[in-house]
Amino acid sequence: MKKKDIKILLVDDEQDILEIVGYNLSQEGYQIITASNGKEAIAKAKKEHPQLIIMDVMMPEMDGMEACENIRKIPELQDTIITFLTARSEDYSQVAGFDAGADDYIAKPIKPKVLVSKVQALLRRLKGVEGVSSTTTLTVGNIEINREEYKIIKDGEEIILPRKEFELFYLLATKPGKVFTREEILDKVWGNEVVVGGRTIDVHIRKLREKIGDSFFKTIKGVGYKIEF
Amino acid sequence: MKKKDIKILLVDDEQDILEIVGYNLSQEGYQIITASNGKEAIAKAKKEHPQLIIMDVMMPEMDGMEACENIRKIPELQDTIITFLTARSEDYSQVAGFDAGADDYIAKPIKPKVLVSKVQALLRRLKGVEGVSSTTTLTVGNIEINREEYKIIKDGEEIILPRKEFELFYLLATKPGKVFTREEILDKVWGNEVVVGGRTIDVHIRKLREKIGDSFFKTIKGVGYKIEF
DNA sequence: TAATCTATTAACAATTCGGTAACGCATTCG
DNA sequence: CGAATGCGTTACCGAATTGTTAATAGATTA
Repeated sequence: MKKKDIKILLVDDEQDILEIVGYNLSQEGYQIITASNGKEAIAKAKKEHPQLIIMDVMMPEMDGMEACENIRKIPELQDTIITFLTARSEDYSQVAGFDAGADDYIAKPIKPKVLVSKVQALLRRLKGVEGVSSTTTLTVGNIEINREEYKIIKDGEEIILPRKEFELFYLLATKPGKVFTREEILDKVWGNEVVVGGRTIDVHIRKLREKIGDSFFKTIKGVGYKIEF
Repeated sequence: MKKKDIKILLVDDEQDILEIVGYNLSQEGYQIITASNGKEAIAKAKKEHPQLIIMDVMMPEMDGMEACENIRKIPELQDTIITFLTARSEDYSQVAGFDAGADDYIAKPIKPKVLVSKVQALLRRLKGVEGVSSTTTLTVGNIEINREEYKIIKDGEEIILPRKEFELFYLLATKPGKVFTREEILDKVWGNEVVVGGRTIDVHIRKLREKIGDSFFKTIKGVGYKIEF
């Protein structure tokens, strides 16, 4: 989806905020829709189907929380990301919004750069529309890999892996059977600028074999490693 | 619990009120039971075990107050929420009703929208009603988190947490198992423009471990923290 | 205003992780 | 056959990360 196809609904009772935020986001190429209270927000959300809603918590008529709850009930808007704007002082509400169905919040005063990068981060979620599972858990064989929780579950047993080990395992697991060359592994797990010694990968593979099971890891001599279930 | 599993008992001697109120709530998906006086109300309450009772104060046979007191004595109905309907003029009864065991009151004349949102607010007290998110408590494992009072209840024991500690705990508890990176934590609990030293989070985690129990908090080195019940 | 409680920092301790070196073993190849 | 190559293994070190405590400034409450 292209930027110009993305609709963002801004909801705030202060015209200033709408203008500033709206300006910054439209500069970025997003389509901006505005509303000045909760009711209007719900109406426009229904009509326009925005991908993202940025909404002030405190508003006349109907506050952000309530509006959020209402919007969450609309089936067509299940995938809409809702973000609150909160004043710095009322900081408990930052966390408070989450079970009203909010995905995130942005604290006032709003810095345009922070806002834009936050919005982009939020919109990244839209790309993998396959649902949360594709980006958070991966199941191969009898092993479940949970990226969100940084652990793997093998035969019901939970194994917590250190970062590098986890990443290495995760990489191999993304394509079971595929042989990853050392070069590929270094590039993906270590990053292409880092230079590490020749035995580093081996050692990590060793640790994985130890923790997860020797049989899963195959060495293809002269080529690299692969995983098999 | 789903909306359609929620029973609401309406008690009023005026047929009109029963119809209007009943219609609006059933539109929302709730199951409606009606009664036209206090005695009938008690009988139906016993039989049907509604989660919420909305009752007129003024009624023939037995008035709302009395009925309320009676219902409060029934063990199975301890968790039932009782709300009075009162005419605006007789506001003394608003106060009076509370020590008869009422949880809230709704003033006449009744505006359907106000009523519905009030009912939803009341039902939030019931845990885990889908589509009516809880704004007051969150229960995970054997720990109940009460945001209104900034406290948690663990095994019946009440633990009061300072704001930051509470927010941090609450954040982790919104997604048990998920690893929150330090960045994420700073962003959500401290806000996106605040800069704090490197050991601040650790210290707060420490305090939580001390107060709530070491075992709940897991450190994923190089990644962040998570909570597990 | 005094007394208390919170949030944060600084300083230091403890731990863990990532990486390396050194060596062993097997296979390959000249 | 012996050297060369590539991988496996172990032990260990240094650095990065986290844990802990105490001190302090700021906020809150009595």
